[in-house]
Amino acid sequence: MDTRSNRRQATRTKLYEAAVTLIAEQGFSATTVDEIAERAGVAKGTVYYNFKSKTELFEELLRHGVGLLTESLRTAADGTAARGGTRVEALDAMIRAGLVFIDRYPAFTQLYVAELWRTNRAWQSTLLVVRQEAVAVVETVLREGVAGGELSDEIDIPLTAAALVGMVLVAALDWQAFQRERSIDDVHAALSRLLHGRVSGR
Amino acid sequence: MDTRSNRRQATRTKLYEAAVTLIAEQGFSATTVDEIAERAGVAKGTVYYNFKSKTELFEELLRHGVGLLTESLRTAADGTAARGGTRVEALDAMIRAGLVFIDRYPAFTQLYVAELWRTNRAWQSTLLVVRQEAVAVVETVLREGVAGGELSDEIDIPLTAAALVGMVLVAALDWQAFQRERSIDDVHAALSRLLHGRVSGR
DNA sequence: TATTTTGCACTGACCAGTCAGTTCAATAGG
DNA sequence: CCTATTGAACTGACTGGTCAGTGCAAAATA
Repeated sequence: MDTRSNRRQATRTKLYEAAVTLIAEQGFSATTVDEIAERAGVAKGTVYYNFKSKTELFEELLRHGVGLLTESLRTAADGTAARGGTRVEALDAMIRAGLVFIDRYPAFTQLYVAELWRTNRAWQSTLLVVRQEAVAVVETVLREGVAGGELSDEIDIPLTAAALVGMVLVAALDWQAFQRERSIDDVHAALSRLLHGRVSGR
Repeated sequence: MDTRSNRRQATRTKLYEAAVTLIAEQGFSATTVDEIAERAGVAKGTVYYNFKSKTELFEELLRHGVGLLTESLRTAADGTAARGGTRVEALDAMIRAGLVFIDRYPAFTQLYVAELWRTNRAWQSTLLVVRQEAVAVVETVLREGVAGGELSDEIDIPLTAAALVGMVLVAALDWQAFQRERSIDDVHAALSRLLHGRVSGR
């Protein structure tokens, strides 16, 4: 059967799950391969049977995680478009999707933010690619909104996209770390209000 | 006389500067005390003469850096108030001050963001205190704006403050890391536009 | 003189990566 | 069916190297 490859895949997944939590908590260098193996319930040798090195395990983990995020953002945007929604509604849906993602994978988000702006690290190029994928989804929606006259043509698309992503990322991490009692709807409402410019004025 | 403590202070500052760059690039655990000493142009023994441990050096560095940031935000807010400006103008001035700070101390910002949401680390409690100081400055201005009727009383102050800080932080880091060619005015304009709700509509 | 810095050797803990050996599901042969 | 064989998957003790922190005598600085 393909019980073989199923088994391998299961082992890899266990390793991802163990690594993401530990690295989010402690950072890459402070996390030992022994710890990862132990938490995954696997021998150290198995880590090296499945991955070339500690760094490679981490890079694959990054690719895997950002893949999930990008997919979920895109689904949100496409879904809105299919229902004939506006571009602003699409942005709102993407904020929601981002929050849901972070709620489900808080450790991954933490780790991603912690590593994203570091320079001179082995996985720098991987991160660059992977970041661009995610930001591009937002940029596309902004561009469509400007083209359709729904958004001001004076906005700076790359900078605005980065700011929006940052707003969601940081607000969500803060929510997870310091304001756990809030519901996802509270957070969504606060961010949505900023997006719609309903902060100043009453 | 006073030259004594000046000399010590100068050594400490050299160590802060060396450590902040290295730790921002590589992370805390991947940075060795030997490297820090070498980059500061100081003997390893001097590090331990001035700081109890590597961790203590790092914690003092955090306190020092966030102190500078908080002070600069507060100055911006107070300056606006003194000139009789509105609260929205104060927020705008704080965005500017944040950008100037990050432009001057990019390494510190990077390191702060990388560590802020980690749990289970030695300096977690230091960070919590230090974060609250910075966010509190923003919250105060928001609260005053709501009280004066200038901002909607429906905004969620803690969440909005976190989102604003995040927006600035991430946009600025992205600017430094991926969009270096942009001027500080470009970045400020993009963020200001979001704050004023001048994104949707034309 | 008192404080601060230097230079350097040393220790003990820790850790990434290796490798010889074990387990076991799948398959082939009788 | 049942047993033997194969090789992918996994194991964990071991190695070579790294690094935080120490100790201390000598030198520089004020």
